[in-house]
Formats: sequence, C-alpha cells, structure tokens
Amino acid sequence: MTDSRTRLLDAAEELLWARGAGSTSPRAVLDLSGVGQGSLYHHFPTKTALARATLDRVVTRSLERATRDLAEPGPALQAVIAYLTRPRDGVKGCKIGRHASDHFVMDSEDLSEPVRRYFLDLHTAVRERLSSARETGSLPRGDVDDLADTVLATIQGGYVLARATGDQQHMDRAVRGLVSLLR
Amino acid sequence: MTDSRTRLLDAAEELLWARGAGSTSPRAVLDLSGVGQGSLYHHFPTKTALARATLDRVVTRSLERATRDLAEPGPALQAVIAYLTRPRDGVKGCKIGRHASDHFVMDSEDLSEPVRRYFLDLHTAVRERLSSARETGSLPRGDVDDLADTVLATIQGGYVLARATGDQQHMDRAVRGLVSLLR
DNA sequence: GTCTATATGGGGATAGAC
DNA sequence: GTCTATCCCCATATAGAC
Repeated sequence: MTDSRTRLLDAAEELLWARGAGSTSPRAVLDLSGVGQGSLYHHFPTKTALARATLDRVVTRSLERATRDLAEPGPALQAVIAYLTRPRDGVKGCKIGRHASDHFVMDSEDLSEPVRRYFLDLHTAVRERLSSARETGSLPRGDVDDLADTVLATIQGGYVLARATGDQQHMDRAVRGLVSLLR
Repeated sequence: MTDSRTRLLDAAEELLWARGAGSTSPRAVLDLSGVGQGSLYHHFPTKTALARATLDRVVTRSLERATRDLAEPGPALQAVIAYLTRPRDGVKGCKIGRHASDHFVMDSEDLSEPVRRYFLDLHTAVRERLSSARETGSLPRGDVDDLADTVLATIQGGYVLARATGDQQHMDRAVRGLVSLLR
C-alpha cells in the first residue's frame, strides 16, 4: 500500500483541482485519502504546508511535460502547435491556472510562488521555440514575447470559457482560431 | 444617502471581485457596506440571493458596455481590436470570469446562469462583428466562430496570466500578440 | 426596515494515548 | 507514525424587539 504522505498528496491534488485550495478543508482530504487526522498533521503541520507540497508536485510535473512537448524534434512552429492542441479537459480546468483567482493561494507568498514560477517558466519555453520558428521564417508576424503570452492566454482563457459555459467546444474553438492565425 | 439595498450590492460587488463568492462572508459585506445584520437578511434571504443579484447587475452592465464598444461605427475589424485593447486591470482580474473557478458559483444552477449567459452573449456579439469584417475582406483567415472564442480567450487568459504572475505586462503582451496576428 | 441576541455546524487545528 | 478526543472561532443564518 502507498504510504500516507503520498496518499495525502494524491487526495489533496484531486481536491485542489476540483474545488481550489481555499475551499478544500483538511477534513475533506482526510476523508478522500482514508488517512487519519493524526497522520495529516504529522506530515504537514498546516493546511498551507499541505497545499504548498501539492502545488510543488503538480507544477514540477506539468513543467516537465510541457518542456518535453515543446522540445519535440521537427519544425519549431509545429511543436508549438502540437503543444497548443494537446487534448485538455477544459471543463475540469487547469490544475495550476485555477489558483490565480483563489485568494487563499494568491494572498500567500508561499503558495503563490509555484504558480508564478509555472507561468514564467512556461513563457520562456514557448518563447524559445517561437524564436526558432521566427529564424526559419515560418512565423507570420508579431513579437515572439507577445506571441508566447498569446499562446498561454489562449489555453488559460480556453479553460475559463469551457468552465463558464460548461462546454468544451469554446476551448477547442479558441485554440483552433489561434492555430489558423499562426499558420 | 444611498439606500441599504444599493449599498449592500455595491459592497458585495467589490468583495466578489476581490475574493470571489465562496470566500466572501455575509459579515464582510455588512462591515464594508456599513449596513446592519437585519437589513441584509431583509433584502436578501440568503447569501446565494445576494450573490445572484450582484452577478446579475455586473453581467448586465458589462454586456451593455461590450456590445456598445463592438457596435462602434467604422471598420468592423477596427471595432474588435478596440474592444480587445480596451484598458483592463489584469492583476485585479475579470469580475465575471473569475467565478469560473469558484465552486460556490459553478455548483449552483442559480449562480452559474448569469456567468454562462455573459460569455455566450459576448461570443455572439464578437462573432457578428468578425463576420462583417470577413465580408469586407479585412479578416485574414480562420472560422469566425473560432476567432470569436480566440478573442475572448485571449482576454480571459490575459487576466489569468496577469494575476498569476502579478504582472500586467503578460496580459498586455497576450493582447498585442493577437492583434498583430489579426491585422 | 433595522437592530441586537442567539443558535448550529464546520474549519483548522492541538493534546495526549497507543 | 497513527489514532481519538477536544477546542475555539467564524460562517450562515434565525428570532424577536423596536
């Protein structure tokens, strides 16, 4: 059986994704993980400490996956488009971006740090690849720093639209629209 | 002096914007509005009723402003770009989009309805104007339904990036990148 | 319509035994 | 390391007087 610490992190990740950090009670994490009260406070002294460990794990994994996707061999613009069009469940939302409007996360220096780092690192990774595309002349127009944020914003905004309307279509359309402009 | 009901709505709007509905207590609304406990529950039977009235008011105002901006005389693409580049405080976030990740709002049929309506109506308004641009040949490429969501997603994603990084620049860049592709 | 007083439940821990 | 018991505070109202 998995150890308590890991089961706590797995449960917390699930709940932070579904309800956000502010609205997730330690009790809910206990119930979902099947771990006892004493264990939680043994491994994580506070709710904030648990949230921080959970965010660190998800940010690390997400950045690894994104940088891997963006480093795919082949034409640079093609790699960016592949990253952009990767299947995403818009209605469930972004495991990291959703915290941007959670005051429990953003009002804490400790908790907002991994969120900020995620987007800054992602911006750099996308911009690098767009720069390569620019060099080979395959990128239509616009500053690569600007376009990197347009790519990230389309994904994050796609999540917002899909969640707000309850309809994945709006995220798919947003991405398709940007791809048609990029090609 | 303004009547209690209006002062309650003004205070609630401010707090829902800054902290979201789930994290805003009736008590906080009382304190900010300066109104007494009895008054709140006289005008609004529950926290949900107060949130609904607040959302309705902000959605109505926002849609009025957006449709007015999008209906500006002159070239259609120019009106869409003007709407896209209108000054927005990214770090404060979108008064409506922020609720897409608030489970108190989205788990309630009553509260999610105005949020959904906002984005659906906005989508229609942007698409209409993009269709006009397409007819005059000023729109480069891509399906207008797709591009309408790309426009909305760039704005909403811009808010997410600005809040997550604490830096307005990321929102400005995202918008500028899209504008450079649209022209 | 507005006030103060009171009630109930859950959130976020702490204590101390095993 | 893990368990059960307990604690205090605040969120969300409800009651009834003025």
